[in-house]
Amino acid sequence: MPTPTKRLRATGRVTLSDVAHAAGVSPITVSRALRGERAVAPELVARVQEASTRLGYVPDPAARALASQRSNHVAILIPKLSNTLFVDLLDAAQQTLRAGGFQTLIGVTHYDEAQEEQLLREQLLHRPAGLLITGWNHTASARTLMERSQVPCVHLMDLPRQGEVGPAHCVGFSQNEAGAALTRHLLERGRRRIAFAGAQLDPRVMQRLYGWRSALQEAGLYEPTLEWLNPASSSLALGAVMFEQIMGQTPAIDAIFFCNDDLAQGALLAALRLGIQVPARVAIAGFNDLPGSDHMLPSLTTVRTPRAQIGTAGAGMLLALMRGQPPEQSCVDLGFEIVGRHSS
Amino acid sequence: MPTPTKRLRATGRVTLSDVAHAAGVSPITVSRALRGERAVAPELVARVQEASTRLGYVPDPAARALASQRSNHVAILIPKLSNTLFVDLLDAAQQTLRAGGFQTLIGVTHYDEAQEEQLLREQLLHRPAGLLITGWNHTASARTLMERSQVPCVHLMDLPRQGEVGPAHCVGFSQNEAGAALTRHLLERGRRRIAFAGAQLDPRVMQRLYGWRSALQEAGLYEPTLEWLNPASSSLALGAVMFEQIMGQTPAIDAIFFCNDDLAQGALLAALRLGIQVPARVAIAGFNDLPGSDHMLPSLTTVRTPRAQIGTAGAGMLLALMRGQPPEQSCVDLGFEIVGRHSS
DNA sequence: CTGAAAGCGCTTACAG
DNA sequence: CTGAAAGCGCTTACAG
Repeated sequence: MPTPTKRLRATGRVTLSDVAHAAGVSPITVSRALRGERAVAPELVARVQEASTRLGYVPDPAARALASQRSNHVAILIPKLSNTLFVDLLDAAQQTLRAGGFQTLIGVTHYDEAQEEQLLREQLLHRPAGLLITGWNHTASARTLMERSQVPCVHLMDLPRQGEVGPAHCVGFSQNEAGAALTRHLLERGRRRIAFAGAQLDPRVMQRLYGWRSALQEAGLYEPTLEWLNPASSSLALGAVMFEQIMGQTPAIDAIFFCNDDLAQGALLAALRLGIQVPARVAIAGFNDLPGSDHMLPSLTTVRTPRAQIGTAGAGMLLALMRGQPPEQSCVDLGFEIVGRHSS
Repeated sequence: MPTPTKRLRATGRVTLSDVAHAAGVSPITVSRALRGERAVAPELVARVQEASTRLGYVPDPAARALASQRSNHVAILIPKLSNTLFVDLLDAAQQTLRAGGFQTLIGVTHYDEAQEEQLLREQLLHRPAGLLITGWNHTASARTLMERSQVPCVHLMDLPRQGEVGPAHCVGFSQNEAGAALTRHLLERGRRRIAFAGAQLDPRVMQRLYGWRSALQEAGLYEPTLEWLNPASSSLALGAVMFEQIMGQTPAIDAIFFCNDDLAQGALLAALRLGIQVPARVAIAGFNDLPGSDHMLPSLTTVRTPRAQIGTAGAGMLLALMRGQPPEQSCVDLGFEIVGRHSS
């Protein structure tokens, strides 16, 4: 009577050589057949696959990483999880990568370049197969780390400005143009004294600021006193505070462009509380079209940003790079959309 | 003249034996000294450490995982990233784990037990050192997988009810009691016809529902028609829709307990739009105290839930379990707080 | 197209 | 307290 096959392994794990035995081939052939490397006879591939599924074989990621010097991890560095924007980006990227057989390792930089560098250092130890990173303002050491590691990398969310030298691979939209476009939208609706209220002041917010500035300068309406910058984190609460400040100190203002929707939502609620008419007295606009903006009273004019698409396309580009296929375009512009609602 | 030491490794990586050479000991001694395993002479430890930092040695996680059958990854499974609640939980847990030297691998289940099982299967292949998981409603196979893997595991967010057999290790608060407590708060403020509006209908929402039910039953005010359950995802938009529905169909209602703050915020904005007075005509309460709830008009009465503390304490408990130290308490109750504001 | 050998960089028993 | 040997489970060249 045949007894069930004895496992000699201490770990009890089904290994490559177990499959090789069962299929009557060498381990290396199993390895090749399973990875879909060409140069294996179709008949053998079939036998290997049958044995593999029959035994319930699953490759060991650690062994694979050690032997190949490459893991199936992709590291993704984002500034903050509390901004819905990055959650959407992450969710989309993760889904695409997972479908491609990769695990995602998330690092949260808290908008701090030093922390980003530290995280990068840690992540790189795991020999990630690829890297997704927000923006391209990194410390010099971080840049060196990335280059030396040779790990394929895609930068997300912003694009190099005209003539600027950007990273090799990126997916995003022009934060600068989006800032300018929203400002022009307000100008077209007859606004003349348009303030810019920025928080966090990360590189992308600064690009929006520059866009706003150039649009106002073109119209001959720029004034430094229209700039309200606060390095604190963007939040509903801060938006309310900034709104009161701006309205209190510069009553002549007829529109405010908040660099993120949470600020604008806070401003809208503050206006409601203070009885300041929006848009009659002052127009309010935000950025990103976050959840809730369409339900505000009045509904918020904003810029819809394609963060989910950026996540998907960025991950897709990285997948190609990891396979050694250079993508068709090295930088992809996914654009943006002005969403005119009742607050302007 | 001494030439710089030649690296024989193809990979160019500084390895354990490089350090061993430099320190004049065997590789295994380096391994032991660096991991702080006792039974190494202090003098050797010092020499090893000096050589290690001088050469810039960093252990290879893949090799370590392969040899020890244990990685330095901790898997964390949460239902959804788009609910701020879980982002707070994750952020806190991640921070604690990182300080303990562990990388976090995130799995998003989308409130789907089958997806959870699939993720668990994938994660377990990486031999995580530990597991953090939301709730304890899992498929039978998922439970088996967890048990057989022997991976230390802490369940987050809910506690077993009185007399119920829960998981071995958990950190959370009683969703049931929180639901009952908020309902009693509304009763104390004189409300008699208190509806429950639930979305998503995950296990924790159901516990809140049961808590609401028992509080109303105690007061002799329970009626099945007060229950409004919708399996769709919780959102501001859904809250607005449910509010209109409830007010349209059951005008006698004088309070609504929404199972999550985003629903309640949507309801508040809908009330503003429709000109329905809150709390004069109807009181509104939410759950979780999410960002923005304190800025609503009127500000939202809700339950503040200690998700960040749950993340920290859960990760701390897991850290202890991974070190082989059984935690003092197997289940930790972190409580909750009723936040009475102007909407009730 | 297939395989035997060597190696990835560490740790786990097993000796002493 | 220290070390030589073996092994974790795969893949990378190198042959044929």
